Amino acid sequence: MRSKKQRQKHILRIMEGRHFHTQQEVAVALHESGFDVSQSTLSKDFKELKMVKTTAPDGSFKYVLPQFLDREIRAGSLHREIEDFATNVALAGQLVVMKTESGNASGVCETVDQAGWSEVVGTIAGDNTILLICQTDEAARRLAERIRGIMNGR
Amino acid sequence: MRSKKQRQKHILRIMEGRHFHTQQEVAVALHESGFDVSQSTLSKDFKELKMVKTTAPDGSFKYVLPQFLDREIRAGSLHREIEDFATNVALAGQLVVMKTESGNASGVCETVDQAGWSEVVGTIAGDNTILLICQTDEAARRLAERIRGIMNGR
DNA sequence: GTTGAATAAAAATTCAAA
DNA sequence: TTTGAATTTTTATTCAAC
Repeated sequence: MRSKKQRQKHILRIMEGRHFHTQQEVAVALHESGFDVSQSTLSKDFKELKMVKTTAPDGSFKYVLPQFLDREIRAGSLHREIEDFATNVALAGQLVVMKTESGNASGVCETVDQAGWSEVVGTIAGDNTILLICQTDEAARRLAERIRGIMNGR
Repeated sequence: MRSKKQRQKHILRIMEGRHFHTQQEVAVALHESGFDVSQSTLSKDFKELKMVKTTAPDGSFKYVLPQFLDREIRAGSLHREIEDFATNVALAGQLVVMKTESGNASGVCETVDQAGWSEVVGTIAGDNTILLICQTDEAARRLAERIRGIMNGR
């Protein structure tokens, strides 16, 4: 049975264990497993599988499934956003007040939301101010410290 | 000041608000903001920013920052892995025992690890069996139910 | 609906210049 | 180190066949 379904399953299998830089590389590996497939079809498979091309730490490209987009890469990207746009962090009880460059609060706020930090129970963004609401004063302190760490490049 | 740093900040800014399908599209938008930049340079910028090309729900491609790779897409991809390879789930006190197609336990296990489910405190994978260790029997029950839901396509 | 050959389109790299 | 023109490489689409 060499259905599309089977082939795509096999793509998932081989791409767990190995890194591939191009679709052509994958085509070759599939060929070795008895799946003859053109780059054209592979491009369609990758689209259906929502495969993502990402930059490895060494600067090369590799394809991964979205759930394997490294935490590190996500974190690094998040850090850069905060480094670039956050200008100040202040504590006010259970609230953390972030200042950003004018017009960038909502962008930074979205990023903070995506981060999924456990201290944060809610956020509001204005033009250059973000309010991060925490459960407790202690949580707010931890959060503020975390953000300061990022702003100071770690 | 039109340094690379400035340009990359501006890329982050405009890409928060809008979806771009190609680097060329971004180049045009940048041009309108007074940043003249070639596709060549943009390709290098995207690499440094670790920008990722992803498939939108409507089937088109768009570039996003890694932290914005939709939860939905990550979840969908994770679901497919489990649908494709998991064959059975059983409860044993605080343990959940997953069976997979032969040879695929470690792949599925990695995916489960990436999912970051709060019930799971530890995992071990053999060849076709995964042990998911939970804090309590109750947590294990919830987890098993969750996995069964995914296996049944929902 | 699925496929691949041919093609178009897009992206990555090279390299020379600044 | 940064840049872009030219080029190569890779990827997406088209289209005809199945």
